[in-house]
Amino acid sequence: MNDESCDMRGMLGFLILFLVSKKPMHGKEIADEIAKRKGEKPSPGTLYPAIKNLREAGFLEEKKEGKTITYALTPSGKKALTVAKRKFCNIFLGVFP
Amino acid sequence: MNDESCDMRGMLGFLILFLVSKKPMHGKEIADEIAKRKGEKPSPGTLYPAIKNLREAGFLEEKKEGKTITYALTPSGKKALTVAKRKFCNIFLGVFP
DNA sequence: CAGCTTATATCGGTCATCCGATATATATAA
DNA sequence: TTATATATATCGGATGACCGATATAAGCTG
Repeated sequence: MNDESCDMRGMLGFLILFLVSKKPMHGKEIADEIAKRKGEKPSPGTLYPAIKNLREAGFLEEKKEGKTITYALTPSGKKALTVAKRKFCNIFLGVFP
Repeated sequence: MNDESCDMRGMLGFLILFLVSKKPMHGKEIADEIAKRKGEKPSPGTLYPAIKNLREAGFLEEKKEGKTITYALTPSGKKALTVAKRKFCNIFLGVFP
């Protein structure tokens, strides 16, 4: 637990799913978007395994374009996100003003 | 990472701070409220150490009434919650409809 | 008082998240 | 071509959140 009692550990997969649902992105873009929201960029050793998990779970599909790989939600990923969002909103009901 | 890609690990301290900010509560009440939101009750071995951390961080004060201990936010706890809430809303902007 | 329930607390161990360092591969520059 | 930068990926290790079992302590009931 850090000073703000909110290290958000365990939320990275959810956050990636959500960000990619807004717009297909490649890894670097995801990292930058997280940095913008969170204040610090996840290390490659954090981000890419998380992406890999989501891909192996069947939630993300990738399109390789040269050096970069653009990730998008699969139908199964959309469904998983819907479930996770509902749970998330339930748990944190009232937190957001 | 679980099936829904959202196990919320690391959010317990934040959630406790938030719940207690709505209304001073004792441990059992906190556990029940979390169970209602989350679907499963945190085990005593999870909840009470988390409360202890918050108390030792100076965020919670306790009032003992017989067997039960009612927890409330300290001024420092209120400030910590404000900071954490701002961060939380920033990170998850757009998730809640 | 004795026995049972409830609330709080601790301990040991497990597991997953995360980071830093490093590796690979593709693109760009000189 | 050689060198450099960028994007993706993996590995080892550390941290700490979490659970189950167990312990303490206070109330209730007989």
